This record gives sequence, C-alpha cells and structure tokens, in this order.
Amino acid sequence: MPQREPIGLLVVTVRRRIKQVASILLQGHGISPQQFWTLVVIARNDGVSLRELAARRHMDEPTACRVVNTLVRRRLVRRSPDRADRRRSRLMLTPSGAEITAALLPVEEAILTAVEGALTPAERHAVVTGLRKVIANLDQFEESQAGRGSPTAMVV
Amino acid sequence: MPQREPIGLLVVTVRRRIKQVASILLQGHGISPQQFWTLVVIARNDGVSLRELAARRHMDEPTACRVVNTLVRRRLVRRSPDRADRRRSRLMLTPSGAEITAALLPVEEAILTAVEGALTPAERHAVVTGLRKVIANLDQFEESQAGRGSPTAMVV
DNA sequence: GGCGAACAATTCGTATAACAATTATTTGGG
DNA sequence: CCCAAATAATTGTTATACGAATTGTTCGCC
Repeated sequence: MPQREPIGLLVVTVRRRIKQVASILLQGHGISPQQFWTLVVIARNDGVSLRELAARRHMDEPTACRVVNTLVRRRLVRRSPDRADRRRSRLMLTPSGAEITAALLPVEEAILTAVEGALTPAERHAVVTGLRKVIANLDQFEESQAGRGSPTAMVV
Repeated sequence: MPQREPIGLLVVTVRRRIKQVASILLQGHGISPQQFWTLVVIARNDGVSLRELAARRHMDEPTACRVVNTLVRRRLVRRSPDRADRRRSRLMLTPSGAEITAALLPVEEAILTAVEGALTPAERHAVVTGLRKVIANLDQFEESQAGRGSPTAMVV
C-alpha cells in the first residue's frame, strides 16, 4: 500500500527474509545461519584473524568471538596462535569442520541466487551503488555528530 | 573494496547504521530506537491494534507486544479495550506520551534525511524497486520450499 | 631500554527480534 | 444453539548483535 515506503523498512524485511531462507536451507545440518556464514568465511580465508572475520561479515568483534567460541566448542574451528603477534590467533577449520563446510558451500550459492537471482545486472548495480551511497551518507552524518557532549569539543 | 559485495551484506550495514544514527539523535530523550518507532506509529494511527502496529513496522506481534508493554509501564501508551471485540485492544498515546512524541517527530524526519537524503529520486526509486524485487524473490523461494509449518506470511 | 598509546581478543550486560506455544474471544457450520 | 476453527494478544525461549570495559601484547617515540 504505502507508495513511499522508506528504504529502512525494506532493508529490515530483506534481512529477515534472507535469514529465513538460510534457516530453511540449513535445516537438518545442525548449523545456524550465523555459524554457517562464519564457517564460510574461514573456509575461504584460512588463518584469518578475528578482526578480519568480523570485518568480512560486517559484524562486530565480540559477536564474532562468541560464534567462534561455539564453533571451537563443536570442534569445527580451531584457534592457532600467531607466531609473529601473540595477541592474534589465526582461525582455521578442523578436518570435520572442513568436511561440513564443503557440504554447505552449495547452500551459499543457493542463498545468493534466492536473494539476487531475480535482478538483472543493471538492477543489481543500481541497488548496490544506491545502498553504498546510503551507507556513505549515514557515515557522514555520524561523523558530523561525533564528539557531542565532550567538554573539549569546540569545532562546529 | 569488493566489487561484487553481496546485497545481503550491504543490507546488514545499512540497518546497523540507521540504528546508530537513531540512537545518536535520541540521546538524552530516554527513548530507544525501537520505542521511538513504536511511538511514531501509534501517534500517526491513534487506536491501532497490536497487529496493525506490528505490520506497519514489519516486526512480529510478540516483539510489538513487549515494546508496548514497556511503553505502557512508562505511562507513554495505554491500552483501551475495544468494545466491539474484547480480544482486541486499541493503542493510544497518553498525554505525556503525546508530548514526548511531538518533540520527537523532527527526529523521524532527520533520520529519513540521513538515510535517503543523498539519493536522487531516480536512485531512490531504483533502490526501492530493486529491494522489492529481492523481497518478492525471497518470498517465492520460501513458498516453493513449503512443507514446513511456517504459515507466518506477514505483510509485504 | 622503557613508557604510554594503540591494538587484538575477550567477557559482560543488555537490546532487539524471531519462532513456538498458550489463552481468551469471536465466528461460522451443522 | 453449540462446537470447531480462526483470531488477537500474550508468555516463553532462543538467536543475534551492539557497546563498554578488561586483559594481554605490541609499537611509537624519547
């Protein structure tokens, strides 16, 4: 009905639908969507740091840390200490993790198709560039609002 | 700079940024983004049912119910029994709720500008129609996968 | 070499939101 | 008229994710 449906609401809906589709496709695998995406990133980037993992999935580090914890507990992922930097640990799949993930890679493709399959390349491009512009605008807004309430703030 | 960044990831980022901007703009008002959106819907649709409220913000009913609970507890919203149907209750702002919401309506406008302000009408239209297409495609996929008891087909 | 800033990972608390199941009420068919 | 199905609201449980603060480590710089 609403002709002027805000982009924000559409975005919320898209996100929920993707998660639902992922849940359906993952049924019977004993893997949650969150765990699934984490496994895929590690499979494609063997030895990533937690930071990189979080950045690639656009989630924050505490969240990534907790998913990794559960995956480590389930023996699907292991942390290997980084010799060059002892703060860092490198994430990699265990053999059983690699096995499960290999079986799940088609799921990733299916999700991508379910999301973007109906768009022509031009439509897809328009959506991507549009959303990037939205993100840039929101970032700019946040920067312009930064530092409010700070006693040392003097810049207008 | 991934050239083929999936729409799913962009959507996640947009959503988080919107929430962050809303949080910034709501600082000092003692209102969470979730509560804010709920108040705005009730202000614009006096006497809505919980169902309508949930549909308008694209959240499910239990979630809406809980937000309403906290708003009722804070004396910003009240439930008025519907005489025609005793299952239903009509949601409306209390005087203090109306006062607060009136002060917050500019915030809604600011958020909309922060999100969509950088887009030309054509860009905006491309994003909206593209995302609608994505949602339709995901819905279709879910239906084609039916066989699971999830009749929760809410509004689109 | 050592000290303070920056950084990686983590823990903690909490907000948000979905699905499942329950309760109370209304409605429609026989 | 009454019972079965549908409906509106709710509670219960769980997944997901963010912000703040902590800990251990490295780096910049004098």
